[in-house]
Amino acid sequence: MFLSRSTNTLDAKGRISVPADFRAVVSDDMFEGIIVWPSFDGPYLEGGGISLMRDYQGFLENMDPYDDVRNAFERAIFTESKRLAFDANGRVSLPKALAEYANLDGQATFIGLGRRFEIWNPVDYEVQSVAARKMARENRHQLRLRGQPTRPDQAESRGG
Amino acid sequence: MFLSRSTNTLDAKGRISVPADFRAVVSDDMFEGIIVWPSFDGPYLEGGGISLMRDYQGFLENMDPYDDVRNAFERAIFTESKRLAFDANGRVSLPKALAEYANLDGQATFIGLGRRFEIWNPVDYEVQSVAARKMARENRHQLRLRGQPTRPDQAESRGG
DNA sequence: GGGGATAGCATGGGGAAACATGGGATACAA
DNA sequence: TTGTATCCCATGTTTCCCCATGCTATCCCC
Repeated sequence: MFLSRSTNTLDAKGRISVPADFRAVVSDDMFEGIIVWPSFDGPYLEGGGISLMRDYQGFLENMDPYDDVRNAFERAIFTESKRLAFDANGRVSLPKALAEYANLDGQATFIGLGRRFEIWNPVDYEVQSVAARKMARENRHQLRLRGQPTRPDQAESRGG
Repeated sequence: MFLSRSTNTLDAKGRISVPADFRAVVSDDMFEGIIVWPSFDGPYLEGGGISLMRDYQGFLENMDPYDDVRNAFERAIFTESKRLAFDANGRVSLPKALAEYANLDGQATFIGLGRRFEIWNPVDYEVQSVAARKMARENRHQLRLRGQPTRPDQAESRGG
């Protein structure tokens, strides 16, 4: 699961180190690398492992094959996605078009969002981050986990 | 389940022992360590095992994927979380940014809260603690357990 | 019940591996 | 040939892995 945030350097050759945490997340996938596409919700990139693509594929295949929305999703996600393989040091080469789409220049911020991640211009993201924390705080009462409060057959009963 | 309170040393390298009780709680998780993030409700840290994150993930995935509140929670929790693995002695390295956020210096107090825990500056927590006990006392009549009275054949007898 | 042995816990420090990054060499395409 | 993409190597920094130590709670034997 993708967690945490970190800002890395996008060098003159268009290379950027994928945070080690993120590499660990996709290390079980067949493909040693990440999939990245321009978000259709703003000037940033979205990404994940190849298994995320399979999840999207599974979801879309349950829709009507000629449904316009399905078509739109397929074009917006699959068609625009790039498969970026890690080099020996855990970097990827980010195509210019993607870097330009997200206004990346010199630095880029990877943010973990569980199943996927996003890549932002660090300054742009800082604005998002502040707004998000404010909104999260204002709506914190909605954040209620349900289900079994405790599962007595699990860890907590272990003597230690 | 995370219970009790204990204060441990945050050493010069940024390491701190996670209380043994807490380690036992997460010992059934795949990931041998804890997840910690800055609370969006005050200058302290929140944490739990990887399974807590999965619970949050399950909760959030039931919301509209591009809902602003969902987005805010994802950014406030997942993005700000760090995955801290235990070393051989049960310690974690607490990133500087997190320690600074919670005003931690030399000592930190872990407080168990059932499914989650918090990490506080010991002095700050003392203030909270007094206020919390007062409020608990004033509202003690609301503390009503429902359901089965007691099941002596379960967790509490499994000590070991 | 007392006293010693033992295992787990919290903490300190040194060294090795991993990480992020830069630069050069090589291969391929325009 | 020039531009571009990929691979390989070098390097400073950070992290984390391993060892050592004192303390405490527990157990066991007497």
